[in-house]
Amino acid sequence: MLDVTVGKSIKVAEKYCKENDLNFTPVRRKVLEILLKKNKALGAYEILDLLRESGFKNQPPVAYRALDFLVKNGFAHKIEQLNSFVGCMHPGKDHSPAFMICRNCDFVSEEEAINSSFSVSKIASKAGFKVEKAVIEAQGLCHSCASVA
Amino acid sequence: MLDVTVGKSIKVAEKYCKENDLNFTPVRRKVLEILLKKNKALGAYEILDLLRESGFKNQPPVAYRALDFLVKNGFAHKIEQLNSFVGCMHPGKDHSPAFMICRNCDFVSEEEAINSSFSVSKIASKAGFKVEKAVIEAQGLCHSCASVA
DNA sequence: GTCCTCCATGATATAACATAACATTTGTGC
DNA sequence: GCACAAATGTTATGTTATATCATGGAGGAC
Repeated sequence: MLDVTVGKSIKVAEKYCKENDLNFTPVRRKVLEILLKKNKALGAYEILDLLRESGFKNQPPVAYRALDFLVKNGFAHKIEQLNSFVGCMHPGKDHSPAFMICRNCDFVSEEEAINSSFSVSKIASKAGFKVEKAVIEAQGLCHSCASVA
Repeated sequence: MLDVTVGKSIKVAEKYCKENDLNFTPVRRKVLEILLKKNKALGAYEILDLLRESGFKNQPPVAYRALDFLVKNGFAHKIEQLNSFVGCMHPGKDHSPAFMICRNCDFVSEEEAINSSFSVSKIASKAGFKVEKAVIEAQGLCHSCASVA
């Protein structure tokens, strides 16, 4: 992601935290910055390595705690199929993300999936189920990998 | 799941394997039976324990291999959010499952989600993405847990 | 100001999930 | 019998995630 865009996203997070009485600490900021800059799905231990390079402590809980915070507050998402994390592309906005994971290049793109989510909720309510969170992840080929293949 | 139903599902799998030249070996059959009987999401190591109780070998690869086979051929599904597995409720049928995971009792119900899947594919193609597989998992409260709460 | 509480972080250890790699067995076609 | 493929046995290790308890630091009550 472009540095300007990263900076903007960080600012959005900062503002949101201020308004909601959340503590946007250095390690949390750094992890978000790492995720946004890399612009791809990163495992907790990869993040940990990058944290160490920036002078932070590098025991697993350091990364997991920061990631918990970011995910809980909507600044990052966990990609369940990869056991890894991405920075949120639409921070601050209430959204229903769906992720497109390229099995070839590992690129992950985040799309708005309000209709899919709605459809899931409908299915759920027919089954007597109350949805709190929906995970939608598609696996396949991104445009550039598909055209090469 | 009722024993009769389990038996029926096993028979469907057996038939499918015969027709498609797949080897429905004892350990594969046993794992499917375990998943169907328990009728809930089980981790690989839980399955492993149950295998041992039935006299099978119990190193991790034993469970993972059988699970790979079952998932690949549509007899079971992996629940990504739980790192665990469930028997398929609609074996043999081509389907687009969505899973409803109760965060209270861990019950997982499998629903047909053809509309949601379609919607995901539409989003994907707008993003230039070719979907090969869609994971749809909702987290929330099942009917009975919701009514107790 | 000091004490208390809350939240975040530091640190150690271990739990839980998953696979690599190679040996052995078993069934099938020739 | 022998070659081959598929499945299983076996050992070891890699990867992901959390429990637990100690320490530190900011802000409020008194």
